[in-house]
Amino acid sequence: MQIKATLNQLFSRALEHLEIPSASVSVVEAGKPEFGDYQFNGAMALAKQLGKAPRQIAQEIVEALPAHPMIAKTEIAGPGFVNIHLDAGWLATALQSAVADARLGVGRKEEPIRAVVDYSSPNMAKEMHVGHLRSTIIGDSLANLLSFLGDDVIRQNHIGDWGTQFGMLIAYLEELGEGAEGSLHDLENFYKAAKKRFDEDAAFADKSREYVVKLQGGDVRCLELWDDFIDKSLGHCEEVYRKLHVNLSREHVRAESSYNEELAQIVEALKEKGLLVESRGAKVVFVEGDENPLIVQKSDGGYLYATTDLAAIRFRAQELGAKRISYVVDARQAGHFKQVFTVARMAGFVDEEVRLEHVSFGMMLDKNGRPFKTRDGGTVKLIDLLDEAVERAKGAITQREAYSDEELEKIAEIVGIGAVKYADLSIHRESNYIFDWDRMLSLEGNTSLYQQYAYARIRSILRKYGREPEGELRLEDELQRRMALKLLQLEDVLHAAAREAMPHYITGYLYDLSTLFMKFYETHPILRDDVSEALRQSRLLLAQATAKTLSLALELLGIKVLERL
RNA sequence: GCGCCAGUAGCUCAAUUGGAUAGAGCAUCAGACUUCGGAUCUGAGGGCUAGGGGUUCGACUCCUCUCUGGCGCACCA
Repeated sequence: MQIKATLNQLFSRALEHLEIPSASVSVVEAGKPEFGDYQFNGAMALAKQLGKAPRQIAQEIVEALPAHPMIAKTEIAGPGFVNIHLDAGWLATALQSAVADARLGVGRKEEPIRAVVDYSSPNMAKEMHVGHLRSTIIGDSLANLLSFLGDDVIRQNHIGDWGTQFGMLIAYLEELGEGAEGSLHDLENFYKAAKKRFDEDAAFADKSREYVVKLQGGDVRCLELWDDFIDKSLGHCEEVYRKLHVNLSREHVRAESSYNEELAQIVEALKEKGLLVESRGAKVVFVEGDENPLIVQKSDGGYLYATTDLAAIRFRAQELGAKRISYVVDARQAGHFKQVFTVARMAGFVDEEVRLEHVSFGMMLDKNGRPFKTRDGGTVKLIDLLDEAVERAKGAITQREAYSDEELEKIAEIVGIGAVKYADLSIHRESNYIFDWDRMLSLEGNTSLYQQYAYARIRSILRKYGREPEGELRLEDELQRRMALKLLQLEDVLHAAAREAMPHYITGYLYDLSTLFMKFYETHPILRDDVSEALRQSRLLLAQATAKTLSLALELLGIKVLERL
């Protein structure tokens, strides 16, 4: 149910009827309950243009507003606000049909587009570390969301599998000979060991450089070793994705190296467009307003990640036919993407109508506001962080004695991983965020555990009742009216979150919803004997709608729910 | 030096993109249990939205300057 869009349409019609050019019709949720459910604030802005008093304009708009069962009444308040009160009967009916629907009444986009979401993008030379966490979590939820709303989503894991350090790694792999695969188990140490050899042994360093050249020249033996290495490294990433409940697998991998063949063409295309300039021996493209150009080919003839990014962007726009390409990459890359996007458009790799966006996010900081590191200052391995989340979650489960070890493990995994993801998704992605175990595993406040607890409470009631609720949904009071409205706003919230790639809109919504439910739960008994059958059915339906909404929205965020905690 | 981003309650964060009296949680204080799961709920205090100036009916939001912090600035990705 798209409430806002419906209201906007009605107001547009009213403005058309009054022959007012409907410039910026925008109905927003009312700030306070006494102002109704929604408000239209356009009258004040139109006052000057029309030379009339804003309240007068508001009056005319209200009179021209087409009748709709959704609207109970409108009233003009203050300087010219139009307050809109939705009809309780309509809310009840609409919610009743939404609960019965598998998608909770959320439609699919009428004009779906193909959308590419580029996220995670780990470097194959090392193990995944906390620096990959936010991209992976935010990107996955964005992909889930767009897909649910009907877009044709292509996930792209642009893994870093090419570059000079691979010569070193392959040289080391060969040096260890057969049976070296075991040492790949700990990629981090493998990298360190190779680096040590590289720094300490000149002959090994030379051999490494030689291997880079051989690899890039297509030497079969080198490619075999490289393939093997990437395979192992990717296997490690898959383990992380599995633990993180992230929907990325090999089919989504589109590695940097896969664009190798096209890099020369990219430079050639830029040249043909007359964009290419030689500067200090390198081939570059200057972008207006930027002192430094985008370098696409080094003075030694080598290509850079800007070149690869251009090749990828062209592939996505032209081969995949994407109309929206989202890069979920940290904010430090803002300058880079701005240049790449501009050059891609100048070169005609992407049309005007294609939306290119850098879904940027801030850094992950520790409790003291410093970059997140281990005690000795090293990078934190992602796999260790996730394991710790699960361990800590066990401690947060108060009734852990009631479960077998196996059950506890399963619950702790869902709680722990959910906490890590929710903590990330619930803050404005552009800001840096403080990673704090105690807060994210708390049951109080805007946390995953609070939502999971609300869900488990409802499931407990429904389990006890044992049947499917049936009957009429009736909104008895203001609290239930607000719950119904909140539940029906799901689609509006999902659309806003998808449009702006802002998952925290969803978590904020869920928190509102579960706090409303908790209040309802405290004051409205459901299964108690003194509750009439009609009321019981109605309250069961409301609780069920809440549970389904929590479960659906959390699933889009990549977070699971539990029947019991 | 140039550029980008941020600064909101003691702390951690919101504020539907210019709307009415800036909202939550933690912490503090005060309440509610013969519990449909109290791991909850109710209430109170706490703000010159870093600071100045401007734009307009109306500014946390837009423009401008200052201060503070973070990050990026040619051949790494």
